[in-house]
Amino acid sequence: MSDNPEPKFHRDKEGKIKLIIETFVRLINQKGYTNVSTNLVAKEAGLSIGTVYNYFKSKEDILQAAFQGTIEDFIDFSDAIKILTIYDYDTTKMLVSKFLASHKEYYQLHKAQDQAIAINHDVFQNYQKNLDDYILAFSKQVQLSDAHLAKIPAETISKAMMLSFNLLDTLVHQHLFRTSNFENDEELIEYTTKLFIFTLKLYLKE
Amino acid sequence: MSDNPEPKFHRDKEGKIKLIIETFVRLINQKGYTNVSTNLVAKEAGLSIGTVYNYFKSKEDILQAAFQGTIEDFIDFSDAIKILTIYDYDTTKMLVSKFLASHKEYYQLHKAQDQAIAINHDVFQNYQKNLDDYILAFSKQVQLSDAHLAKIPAETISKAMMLSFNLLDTLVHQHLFRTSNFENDEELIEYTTKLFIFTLKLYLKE
Amino acid sequence: MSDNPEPKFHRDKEGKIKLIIETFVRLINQKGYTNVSTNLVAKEAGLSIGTVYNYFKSKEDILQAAFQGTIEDFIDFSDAIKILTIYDYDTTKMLVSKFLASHKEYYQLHKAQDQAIAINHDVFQNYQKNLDDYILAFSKQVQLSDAHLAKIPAETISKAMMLSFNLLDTLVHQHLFRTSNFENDEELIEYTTKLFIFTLKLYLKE
Amino acid sequence: MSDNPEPKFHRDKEGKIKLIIETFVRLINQKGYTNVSTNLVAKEAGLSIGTVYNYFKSKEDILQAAFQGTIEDFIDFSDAIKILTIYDYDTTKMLVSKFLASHKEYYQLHKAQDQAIAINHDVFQNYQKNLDDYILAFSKQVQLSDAHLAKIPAETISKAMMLSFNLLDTLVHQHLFRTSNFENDEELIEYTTKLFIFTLKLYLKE
DNA sequence: TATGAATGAGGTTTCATTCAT
DNA sequence: TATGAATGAAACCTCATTCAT
Repeated sequence: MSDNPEPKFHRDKEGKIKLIIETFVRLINQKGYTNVSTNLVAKEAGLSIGTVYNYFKSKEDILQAAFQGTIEDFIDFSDAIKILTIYDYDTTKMLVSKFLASHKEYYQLHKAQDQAIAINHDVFQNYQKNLDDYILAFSKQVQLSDAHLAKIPAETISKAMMLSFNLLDTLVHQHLFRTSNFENDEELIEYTTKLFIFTLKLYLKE
Repeated sequence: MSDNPEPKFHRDKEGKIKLIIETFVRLINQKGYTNVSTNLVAKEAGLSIGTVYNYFKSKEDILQAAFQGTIEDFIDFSDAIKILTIYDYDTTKMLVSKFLASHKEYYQLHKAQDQAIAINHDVFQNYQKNLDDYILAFSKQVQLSDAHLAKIPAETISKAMMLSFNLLDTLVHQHLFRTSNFENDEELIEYTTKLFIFTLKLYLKE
Repeated sequence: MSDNPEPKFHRDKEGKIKLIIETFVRLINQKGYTNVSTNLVAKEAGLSIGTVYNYFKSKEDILQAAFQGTIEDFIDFSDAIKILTIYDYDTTKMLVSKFLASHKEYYQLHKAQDQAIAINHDVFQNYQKNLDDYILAFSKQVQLSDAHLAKIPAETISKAMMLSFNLLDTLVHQHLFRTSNFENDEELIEYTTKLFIFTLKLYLKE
Repeated sequence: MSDNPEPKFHRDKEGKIKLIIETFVRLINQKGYTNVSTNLVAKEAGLSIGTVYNYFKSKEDILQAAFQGTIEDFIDFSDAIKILTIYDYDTTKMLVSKFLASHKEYYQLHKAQDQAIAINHDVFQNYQKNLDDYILAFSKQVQLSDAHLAKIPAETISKAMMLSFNLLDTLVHQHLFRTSNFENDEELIEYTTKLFIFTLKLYLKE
């Protein structure tokens, strides 16, 4: 712990903030949200509790901050278009696979998020708003790149994407954090892919 | 326990247990699980803290107890058969509607459950096991009543029911406790009904 | 526990008192004094807590009662005389052995006693007074039976007996309940026997 | 820890730890271990309960800490050698006197120790281990200083010292905390001195 | 800017005892 | 006499937050 070969951020504000958030998320994953105290975060991060409170004005603040980096690019345009126009099974499956893999890689963060939302729904508002904005912006971008999609009302595309994304999200959460009804990941992926496409068709084809 | 022939004197044991659970659930709904103390439960229920601990050996125990009443008969045989054999849309929709209505009526309990699972997954184990057992038993019963279903392997039916039920559950939870992407309940119900049937077909038709 | 083949005392006061004390002592041995509650005693004894408080007005009262039967005859006259007059090694050794064996057999009671004394010294007063009386009476009896001893002042004999008995008691307690410095019981017994005789000689021979 | 060159600001950490232990021991002496709450300790020490738990992670921890200061140098080499080689009565008596005096001076601590051992034997383990180590180390030192003793096996000396020390300890405890059979301290001291020497001879002379 | 000692309200739980039945 | 539901003070301990240094 003390011979951690990572004295990268010392004296720099950015690095400390990052360190606090990372430590916070890591500890939540290890011990559960309610068992992580700010004092512990400080200790594990090798900082004083005073320093933590210099950068974050409350525990909830750290939680909020921990959600910011969450929304990443998980799909590129060409894939999105293939999925939205021809409902390409393989591309969709790949998307679902990547999403699951990402959730597994950042298991801690997503689990912490799950807990945080249950405990403090307000914390979720920000995240959801960011997500809405992201998807709206993305769908607009997609429409600019494809003639067929351009004819569909923007809100329809946005709605379809939102629903299918939420479905994906909720099924993966269910699988990872609650109960899985599937034998293996492959089965989950296939099932989710089918429902994902089903959802898109439902909203885009009429 | 309820037909125990000894109402001799003591002031209504059953009623008190129920009162504690109800108070607990009500408060959780108002303030969130971690913000509800056992002392507050006692106070709000008009009981002493000692009495609460006479009936429940820990806070977690109250939570456990609150889950027991959760799994109720939400479907009858003839409906189940209609859904499983001819995938009847209206019957399924009615089922989904009833499920949503039930969740809204017992909004507090289900929200508490959502929170509790995120915080303490162990509490969930019991519930999930009960649910598994319930569905397995139900699927066996259904097979006894229908010649066509009798030919399908029991575990296939059970799996299909489990998946569709979990889908229903997860979509309703998402809608009520996280974010809704739907304009109104009707839209949610229709969407969920379609996915529900889609899931059943996926597993039963092959 | 319920099929205990011992419905001996039911309806009789004496039996219930005995049952309560025995249960109390047994539980103390199992869980330590501070971890035994009156409610638990009642439960384990198959009685209601109300009944326990009908017979004992407080927890301390039970403790007091538990000490009454403690002082037993652990030596007979002829042995005592052999020890007090010719300091017979083998007889003394036998006495020490018996004392140790008795402490091991009633380990629970003596351990409970040890704890009780540490926690509530008052409880000990009674016991010690009884012991003093017992030894005084015994030494008088002994003097009536032996011409040589009759010439020694009663209080000298009594003192010698008291000291050697306390030495025996304290060494056995040390061995059983604290730390033993001996390889085995035999070594303890021999050491104690020698000190016991040494003490007697010290006070009787001058 | 005490020569740590950082008296920069904070209000005397060392002093507070000492204060907590002293207060704890004083209160135990007045009211008995089980009747002393950590809150009371804090109040009486003029500290907040949080401060107490900053320095000790549990009530038992305070108890443990209170034992550390117990094993002190109660004998010097030249005295030890006089006692171990020529069984010098006066030197031994002085040792016993000093031991008794020390127990009387720190009456509270030793009484607390007595109680603590009876209630929680684990707490005692540490103390006993430290004592064993101390005596072993001491006996080795003694052998280095005396040609005669050097010829005796180290474990024989160690055993003899251990036994006689425990005898001393147990007799003084019996006298102070349980029942005294002695008219005055002088009588106890003489009796104990004789048994102490008797024990040493028993193990060293053969 | 960094520190970390100090705070104390509040959390969960226990248990000796009472008293209505 | 027997019951056992009810009591509630008090126990141990946590932790977000502050502020003097």
